[in-house]
Amino acid sequence: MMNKSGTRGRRRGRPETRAQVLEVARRRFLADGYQAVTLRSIAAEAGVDVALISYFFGSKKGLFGAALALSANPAEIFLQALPGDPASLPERILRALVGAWEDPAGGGQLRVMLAGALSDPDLARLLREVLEREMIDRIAEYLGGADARLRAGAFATQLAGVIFARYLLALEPVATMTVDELIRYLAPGLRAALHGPRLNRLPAGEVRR
Amino acid sequence: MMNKSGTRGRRRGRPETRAQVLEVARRRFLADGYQAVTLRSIAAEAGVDVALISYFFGSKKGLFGAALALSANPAEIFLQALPGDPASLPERILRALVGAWEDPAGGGQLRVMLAGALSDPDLARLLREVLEREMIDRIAEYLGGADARLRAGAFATQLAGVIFARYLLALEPVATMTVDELIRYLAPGLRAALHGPRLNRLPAGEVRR
DNA sequence: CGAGTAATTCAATGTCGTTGAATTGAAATC
DNA sequence: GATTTCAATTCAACGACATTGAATTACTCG
Repeated sequence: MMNKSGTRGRRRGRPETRAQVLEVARRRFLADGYQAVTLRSIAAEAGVDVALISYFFGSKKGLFGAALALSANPAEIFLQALPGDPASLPERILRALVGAWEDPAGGGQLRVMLAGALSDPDLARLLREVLEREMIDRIAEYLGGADARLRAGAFATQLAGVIFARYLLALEPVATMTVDELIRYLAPGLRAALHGPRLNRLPAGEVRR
Repeated sequence: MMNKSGTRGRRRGRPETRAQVLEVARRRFLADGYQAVTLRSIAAEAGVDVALISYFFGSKKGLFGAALALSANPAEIFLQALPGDPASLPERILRALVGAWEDPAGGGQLRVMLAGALSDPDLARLLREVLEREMIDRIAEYLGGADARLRAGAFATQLAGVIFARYLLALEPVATMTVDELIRYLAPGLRAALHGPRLNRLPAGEVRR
């Protein structure tokens, strides 16, 4: 980096500029989010003209996609928390979830990925497919039984609620609860989802499928 | 509207321009989302100069907040479902939630509003404050008791999960479940949140505060 | 009537992402 | 080895954006 000496044209040797831009972009996007980061600031930090980024990646969205494609580590966390006693699965998963999101190293990745995915339909579809395949299906497989997928869905819905309320929205009091408080107040609901609805609680006219 | 005749200065009569701008802004924001809508387009549609909007509302965020304040308040839906038998509160609230989001008239509006709010930190803060004040505090007040706010938080978290999984992400199987299925599989967890953790379920080393 | 204030437009500013042209180096072709 | 071709790079400009300051007109209160 630190070229930008005003000299036009191609640089000497084989250029690694593209990779440098990508690395700067990835760090900045994960640190400050998509909107807040400007192409010009990335270009300046990478010692490069702004136009070069458009030349390489076509657009700001293209750069964002390329930067995220580098290290996309989706919900692998859940798989590691899955094996073990089903009774303590809510606690294990909640701890894994909080640990992943509050890890200083990779925590911001998830937030930025989600925020970006919600604004772009294509990214949203991609994320949805990953979550269904890697999370819901695995949980359903772990649970077993007739309505395993529905129970897994209810389970995942509550986890999504934690992510949404605590990390995306920072809603109080969820945002500042300790992990133990989270477990104490949310684990019962998660357990209820795992067990599924009781048969004698069916609403009138409903048939168990 | 339809002034913009080039004549400077105040208009004749008592001006209702502010309300018109607000109405246009609300419709456009709900239709296309925060990012996509430009102040200039709102100004043009309202027959007004762009600068007038900044004069009235300070900034684009201010306009969004003002438009949001008079829009169909999502928290108001919960308030209407709140009074009644506590045992059936989860069912009432789930029906109200689904009804509000799947109402053809105002259905996608809430979604766009949320997506817009999540992309900008200031807008997210605005939404957060509304939800805390209008939703969590009301539920806590309804519940009563020592840890009412924590239980309300757990309750709201699960509702946030429904919104996130079913409407924002369209995650299967939650997205295509019927209302009755949603109730059957999620109401137990919501009831558990309302009741709070059982005392004999405290993790080792934990003390009830 | 006169002073103050509210509403309104105009013009300017600075930032943003993107585009086209010019320049330079490297690789391919003859 | 010279020439053509292509990739990388900067520069300059464009149009759109939100915001701000100044000018202009109308209303309100004494």
